[in-house]
Order: sequence, then structure tokens, then C-alpha cells
Amino acid sequence: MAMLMIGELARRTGVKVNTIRFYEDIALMPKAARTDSGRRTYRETDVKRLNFIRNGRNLGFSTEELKSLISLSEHPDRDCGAAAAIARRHLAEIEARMARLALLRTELEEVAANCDGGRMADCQVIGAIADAPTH
Amino acid sequence: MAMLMIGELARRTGVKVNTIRFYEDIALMPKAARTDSGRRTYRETDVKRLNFIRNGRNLGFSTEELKSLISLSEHPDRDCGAAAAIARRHLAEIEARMARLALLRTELEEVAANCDGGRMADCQVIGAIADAPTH
DNA sequence: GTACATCCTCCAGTCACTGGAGGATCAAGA
DNA sequence: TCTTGATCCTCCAGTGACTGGAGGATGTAC
Repeated sequence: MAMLMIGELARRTGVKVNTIRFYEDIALMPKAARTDSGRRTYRETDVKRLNFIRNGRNLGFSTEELKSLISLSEHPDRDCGAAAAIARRHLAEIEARMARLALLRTELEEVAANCDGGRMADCQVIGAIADAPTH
Repeated sequence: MAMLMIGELARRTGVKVNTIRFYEDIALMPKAARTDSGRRTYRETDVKRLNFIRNGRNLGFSTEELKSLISLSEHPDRDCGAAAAIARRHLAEIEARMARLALLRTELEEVAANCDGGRMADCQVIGAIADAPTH
């Protein structure tokens, strides 16, 4: 089983070198083994874990959520309800964000629509923001 | 015309005291006049400006965008096309974010749907994230 | 006089990185 | 053996938009 240097791990996963080191700092990745001269070395399990992390981040999970999910997955005999709960909570957040953005878009469309390039003094954009509904 | 202390300005606009000071630091609000003992004082124009800022932030404009909009609005004879451009660019960003979130929701629904509380070893959530499509 | 609210400045923390300085190590070629 | 260039190391500052707190000064009401 070949050892990888951090640059090779970065290439294989698409995660930047600095980011991998950062993940080690916050304990999202385990402390890497080192060569005699102090360079980090990695194995296939690290490639898998980092891919999991990258995918999770792409799905919008926070690093803390990913820590929980990884820690859960390391106890194969436990109940997986906790993992499902994290995913569902996350989904609810996304739905809330989408709803908020949809509202925002409607308001902004009104703001943006009414400007036809007159003088600033009559600018609908400024006026619309000044009078925007309070949230 | 009455002078306001920072706490009263905060109460009137719903913007926190610390945040008002922060806005002054980044020059989104002008440097406030001070009393002899060094306390900030505000006038009605500051209430209006801060309301504009709060509304703009609620609409998702960045502080830099708001600086531009305010600076534009201080030149009433200029063309308002620049203000409209900021609003339209912002709208486009929001639409892009919404599209991205919609994709994400679909993927997450799949992740979350398949878990019925079995053992972690068979957990669909973990598996689905591990195999998530690469972006 | 004293209690309490409010104000001040300065600083650290949030989240998830990113980029760079300054220096060590490694492999390959001349 | 020497040098070049790539890669690695640690440490630190910056991003955006605040938030919260320490420690101390000031203002007001009783």
C-alpha cells in the first residue's frame, strides 16, 4: 500500500494542500503520520475520508456536521437515526434558505425593474431600498 | 432638531450598538459627531441612512454595494444606470444561488429519504454522501 | 453619595478557508 | 558534487459582517 504525500492527496481529491492541513488542525482529518523529516504521509483510507468530506461540503454540510457523521459512521453497531436527523435538519435549513431567497428575489425584481436610466434624484432603486419592507 | 445617542439610534433602527460602531469603522456610516465627553451623537439624517442600510442588508446587498449606492445617491444629477446595474447584478447572483440550492435540495432529499433507523453500518446517509456526485 | 444605565475603546471569536513569507527537504540532471 | 526547481514545513494575516465581552469613564435619578 503506497504512501502519499500531501500534494498527491490534494491532486486525487481536489482539495487544496492548505485546506487539508486546515482540516487536520480542526480535527476533521486525523493527525497525519510523518516521515523522518516531518512530511505528512497518507493512505487510501485518507483518500476516502477526504472524498467523503469534500462531497459533504459540496452538499452544504458544515465541518461540525461532518465530524458528527464521521464519528457516527465509526460505530457501525449504533442506530443510524442520528445520522438521518442531521441530514433532515440540514434539508430543512436549505428549504428555509430557499424560501427566503425567493421572497428576496421578488422584492429585488421590483427594485431593479423600475429604472430606465434617468437622474439619480429620481432613482427607483434607491427609493425602493429606502422603503423596503422591514423583516 | 434633537440629538440622539447611539443607544437611541439603535432602538429606532433595530441595528445593534456594536454594529453601528462597526459601520462607522468601515465607513458605511459617516464619522459621528461627538459630545465633549466623546459620546457619539446622531441626527435624523443618520436615522434615514441607517434605515437604508438595514433595508439594503435585508435585501442581501453587501456593505460595499451599499457604499456604492449611497455614494451614487449623493450625486442627484448623475445617471442612475449605475445603481440599476448594481441591483441587476445582485439579482442575477440571487438567481444563481437559488438554482444551486435547488440542485442541492434534490440531492439531499435522496440522502435523507432512505434512512429508516437501521444500523450505522447500512446507513444510507453515510453511503450517499460518500458517493455524492462531484461538482 | 450611590446605584445603575449607558457610553467608550480595544480585542477575540465566528466559519471555512486562502494566500503568502521564510525556510527546509528532496529528486534529478550537469 | 553542485545546483535547480518542486514540494514540503510552520506561522500568520486576511476574508465578510458582524457579535460579545473586558475594563473603564460618564451621565442620571434618587
